[in-house]
Amino acid sequence: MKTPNPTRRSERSRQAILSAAFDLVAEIGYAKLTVEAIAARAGVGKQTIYRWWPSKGAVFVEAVLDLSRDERGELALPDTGDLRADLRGVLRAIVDEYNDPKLDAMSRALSAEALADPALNSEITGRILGPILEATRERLRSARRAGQVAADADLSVAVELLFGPVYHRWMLRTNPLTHEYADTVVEFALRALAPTQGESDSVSVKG
Amino acid sequence: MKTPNPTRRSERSRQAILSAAFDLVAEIGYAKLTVEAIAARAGVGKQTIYRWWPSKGAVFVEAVLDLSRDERGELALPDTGDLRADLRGVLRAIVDEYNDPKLDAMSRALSAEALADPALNSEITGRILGPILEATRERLRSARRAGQVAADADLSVAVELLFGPVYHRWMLRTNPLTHEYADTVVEFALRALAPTQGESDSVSVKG
Amino acid sequence: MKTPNPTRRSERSRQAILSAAFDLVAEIGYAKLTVEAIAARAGVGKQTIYRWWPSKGAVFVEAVLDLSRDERGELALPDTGDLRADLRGVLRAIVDEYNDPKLDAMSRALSAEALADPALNSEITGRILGPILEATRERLRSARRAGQVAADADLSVAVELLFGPVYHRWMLRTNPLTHEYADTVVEFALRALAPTQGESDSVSVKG
Amino acid sequence: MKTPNPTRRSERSRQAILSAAFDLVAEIGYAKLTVEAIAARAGVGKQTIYRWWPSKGAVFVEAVLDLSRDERGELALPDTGDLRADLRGVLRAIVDEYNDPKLDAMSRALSAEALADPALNSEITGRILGPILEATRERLRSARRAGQVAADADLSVAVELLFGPVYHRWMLRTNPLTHEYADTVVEFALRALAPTQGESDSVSVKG
DNA sequence: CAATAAGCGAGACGGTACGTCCCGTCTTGGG
DNA sequence: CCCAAGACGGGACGTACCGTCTCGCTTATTG
Repeated sequence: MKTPNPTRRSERSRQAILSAAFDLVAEIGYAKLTVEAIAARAGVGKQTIYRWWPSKGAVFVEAVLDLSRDERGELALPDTGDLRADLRGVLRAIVDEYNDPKLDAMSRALSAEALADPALNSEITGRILGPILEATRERLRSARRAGQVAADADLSVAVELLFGPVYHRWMLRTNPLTHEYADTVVEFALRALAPTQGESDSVSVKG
Repeated sequence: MKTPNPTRRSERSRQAILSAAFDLVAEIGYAKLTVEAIAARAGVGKQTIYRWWPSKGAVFVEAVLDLSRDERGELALPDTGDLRADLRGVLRAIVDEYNDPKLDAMSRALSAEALADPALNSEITGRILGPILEATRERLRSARRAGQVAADADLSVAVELLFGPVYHRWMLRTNPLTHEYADTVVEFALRALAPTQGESDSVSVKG
Repeated sequence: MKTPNPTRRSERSRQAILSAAFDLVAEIGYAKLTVEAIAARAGVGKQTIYRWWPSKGAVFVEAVLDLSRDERGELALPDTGDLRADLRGVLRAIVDEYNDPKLDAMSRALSAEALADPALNSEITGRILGPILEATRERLRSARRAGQVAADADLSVAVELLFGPVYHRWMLRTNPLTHEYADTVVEFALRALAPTQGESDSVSVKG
Repeated sequence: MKTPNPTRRSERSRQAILSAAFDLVAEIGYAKLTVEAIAARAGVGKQTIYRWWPSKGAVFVEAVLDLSRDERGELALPDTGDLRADLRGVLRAIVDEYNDPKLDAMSRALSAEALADPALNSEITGRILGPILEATRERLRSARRAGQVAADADLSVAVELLFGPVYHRWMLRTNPLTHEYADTVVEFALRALAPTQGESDSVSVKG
């Protein structure tokens, strides 16, 4: 196992490889993506790919991460004080992403890759999903401080209560993903997370 | 494209292929499964596989469906009258399945296949997941009649409120799947689905 | 080994198979001829072919024989008394056949088949070439009686002296096959076969 | 159609492929030779064969050519002055080769290949047969200068007069190929080629 | 400031599996 | 019992990619 020296690495090649991979997935789909095609498209030797990435999946994940780096930077949910509205905003945004054919296809490709390769899975969930989940958790924490959420609520589960249903419906295509659906999920979640009677009778959810 | 005549089909070969595929996935994993290996193991020509299935994924899905045909027959959740207990039973059972390495691997393989091929997806969800979801929906319907669930609750969403979080956590490996977790999800769901104050004051959830 | 009963044989199928084979060779060439294609073209089950012929080569040979049956019937060289003219006639006719692209291709196919399969070889040489060689030998025998050919000449070799050069040139494509060439070969052969001085001084070849 | 770069070609693989092909033909016969078997025997990927040769026939022909490269180098018939003896030597040698089962099989394989593929045909005749024919023609030219052969004899035809009959008999297996037969053919040829009466009365064929 | 060592493009290599074609056998149903 | 139809186990085809391995060719320190 030789560990190449990263200081010598060609940034030009790295960029060419990542965008070649990204474009090819858009054109032919992730399933038909090959390392040889990436190399050819990028004008790069295959060895240069194998030197820096362990698999085509890793290249693709990095491509996605790289191209969405800026957006996700310091992701934070807006905190308008209106928890219901803020959560609706997140879920509706996610529903919108899943309804974009390009993003849908890419997300499914990433998910399939994550299913097969645990290492890629943690990469993906850690760097793409992670920040969103964390930001939502943070928003719920703030709401809990404001007494809008039960004091003993497990926020990790709370987050899954919001994203789980949407993810489930998207993955299994059981029913259409609409804004109305997103709102319904938020409504259920708010009820589930609401402080118990008497815990805080002076503060309403809408507060 | 010539469509072969199914009346002449060899049932013996079909069975051999399906169980070869199933066994091979158990032994070497879905990712390393090949059509050639299935054919060799089944003592069958490759053409016989390609004649009846479009891909190795389709073979595997049919293998799973075929071998689980009897079990899922007329699936119905127990209805003890105790909704909390009944739902805990379902979610804990699912958590147990996902914690079995064999079943876990197989489920991930099926999910990956479903992601890549919408046709297989509906086959899978329709014949494996569908019955479970429907049975749970039926149990909730019964609970709604008993006044334990809000009269206006959308049961399709309710089901996703239960399964979504578990599925999310399993797929993304964000946290361990435990019975305790299952119970927490049930608790949240029951609160979310609970009849609104005054809707029915003579009936408690615990019934 | 089952020996089918020839009395039950379908003459209609036999004819269909032979002409399908013949036509297919004309269309796609002998090398690409397949039993399945013959069966499909003839509207016949593959088994019907395998029941009556041992190989596709055998079918083709029989096809050629069958379609040229009449011509070769009781083949005999003309005996005008002019040996030179008669032999030129045969060789020129052969040269003409080899110069016909259709017949050329077919002859090469037959030769290739004969090279690979001794059984077909004797079939071919016995039933196609044989009669021609025998007729020529007969003509030479007549000439020998007339004193135009040396009394001790081995006529089997004599025949090869005539056909060998033409065959050699055709097979190896070393030089073009022309009537002039045929005549030259005849000339050489006549000299080679001429009676030795004094053996018969009153009879000339041209006689 | 990408044409590979010959400078990067592996000579080791080339040699392994050629001798594997040669050995396999000797062991199982040309008809049963497969590209896969050659690759396996040579310890080579199939693609390496397809990269450099268009067909198994081409591999075999090159194998034969390569292994007989040295022998045929500057082929020249012995010129003892005794034309009859020299020609008998050539034809007897050829008869011997055809009577060696190994060489017989190989020659038939080459002939079949040459029949099906004109490109290979010229390769074969040009590099294997060509030199022999040319050497014989040269010997006859020398004999013509010595007055043992008619001045106006077409030596290309003369050569075919010698080899044609032998080739004919070998290809068609009409009669056994013996030294006696070779001698007979030489005898006929010498008579055919002999100078006409009076053309040169001071020189006999026997020299 | 040469020497030298790394990354690089290119692409040949040994391999594995693909999906197709055809082989020769076997089975079914019809005449 | 022959026939048409065609499914079957099997073997080879020629192709696509895999991941590894040289090749020369830049390029960027470093003795």
